[in-house]
Amino acid sequence: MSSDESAARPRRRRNPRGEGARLRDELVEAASDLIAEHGSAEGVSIRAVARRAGVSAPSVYLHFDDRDALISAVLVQRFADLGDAVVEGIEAAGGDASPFSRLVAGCHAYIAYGLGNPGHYRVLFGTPVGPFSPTMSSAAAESLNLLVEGIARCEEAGAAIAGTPLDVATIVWSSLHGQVMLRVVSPSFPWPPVDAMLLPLLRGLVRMPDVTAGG
Amino acid sequence: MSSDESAARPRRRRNPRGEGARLRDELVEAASDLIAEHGSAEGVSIRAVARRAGVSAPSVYLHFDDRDALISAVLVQRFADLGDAVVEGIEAAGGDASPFSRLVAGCHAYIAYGLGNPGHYRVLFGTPVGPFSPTMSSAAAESLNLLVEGIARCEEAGAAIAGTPLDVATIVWSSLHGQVMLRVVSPSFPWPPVDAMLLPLLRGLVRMPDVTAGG
DNA sequence: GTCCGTAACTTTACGGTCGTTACTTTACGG
DNA sequence: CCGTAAAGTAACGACCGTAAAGTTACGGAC
Repeated sequence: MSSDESAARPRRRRNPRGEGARLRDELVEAASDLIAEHGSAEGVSIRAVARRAGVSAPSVYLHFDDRDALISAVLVQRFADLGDAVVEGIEAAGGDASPFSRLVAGCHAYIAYGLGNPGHYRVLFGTPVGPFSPTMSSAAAESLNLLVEGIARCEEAGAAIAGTPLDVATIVWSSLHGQVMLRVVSPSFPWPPVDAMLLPLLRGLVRMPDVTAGG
Repeated sequence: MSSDESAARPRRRRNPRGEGARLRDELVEAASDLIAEHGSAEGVSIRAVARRAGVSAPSVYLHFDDRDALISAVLVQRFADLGDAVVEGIEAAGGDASPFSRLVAGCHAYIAYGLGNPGHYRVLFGTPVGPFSPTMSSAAAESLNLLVEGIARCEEAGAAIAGTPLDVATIVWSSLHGQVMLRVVSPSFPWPPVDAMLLPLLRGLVRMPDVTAGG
């Protein structure tokens, strides 16, 4: 009753020949779901993933060398998701929006991803096997570059920033991260609306020229 | 050889009568060390704590109801440490320092605690059993209040802030937290010095009147 | 000094989970 | 009909939390 690996799911159908690799995707999805539910990679066991996928535990080894390889495969996907979400958020602001508006939109999308996928977000940036391990660095660096570019555009448009665009982007990124993590971990805190925190932050760090007064 | 709980330590001396509660402190210290080394509360087992303390695993139950009670006891202590560190940082700035300088000093001390005790810091604010659980809320709220007061003092001294002191304190706290967590998790990132991130942040959010020009 | 109650621990054990390896079975497709 | 891809079964050693019962030795009473 308890150590029976086939207890949880209806015992999935075997893949046709040549399609065996489909199990790989199903395992990644199952692992991803478990990480999201658990909010952490520790405690997401190979056996639990296999149960979720309706498969025996050793079958995981047909597609992944070990547990770490499975977890890493999930993180690579979710990192790409985060990058895509930020890009979509910026594009949704419209190409004719001001650089500052596009910056706000990108930051907003970042926070929204984190709050909408708290379990994944925590694992993405909360473990030492994090974004700047060799396997993850490209996706993370890409997201940060979006931020650097967004700030540089504001500077080109006349904004005063305190440091290089990379320095300011690092400050902003840290702040976004802190806000997401704390909101996720401590939802009972009386948080102000996201905008009430995001706009003062960005206005303080990226000071656009005031168009309503001569400057 | 493997399931022998007494392998790791020299088998501590029994406490004298009436001093049995001393084991409690030793267990908390051992658990605290393990959490710091592991950087997480999961994976810090009762058995490992008992080994570290030179004691059998069931002895833990003489002083703690279960594993959670032991972990909580550690977190309560470390939360108090963090609060003390911030207070000391502020006081070290001197009573005649400007409100802004004292604010900077407090934030600096907060970051320094996190960077100096990465394993503990991650557990303090990185788990859902976090600062705003009933047992922890007082210590965490106290630290946040220090920040609110520091910002209010700056406002009284003429600073312009974007929102209520509590709102701004929440922004600052989130940013400090994000910076600590990211620095701890991704030490290989080319981080600017702490001051290069902290000062632009605080100057952007708490705009002191410029004493070098007429206002 | 010796005795003994009891505080301070230990030993043992149960039932469970885990990662992983070695080997075996099933069933698709040529 | 049979080779082989796609799985499954069984098992190893390790670790876990915790309950139950046993043991050791301190310190006060006589």
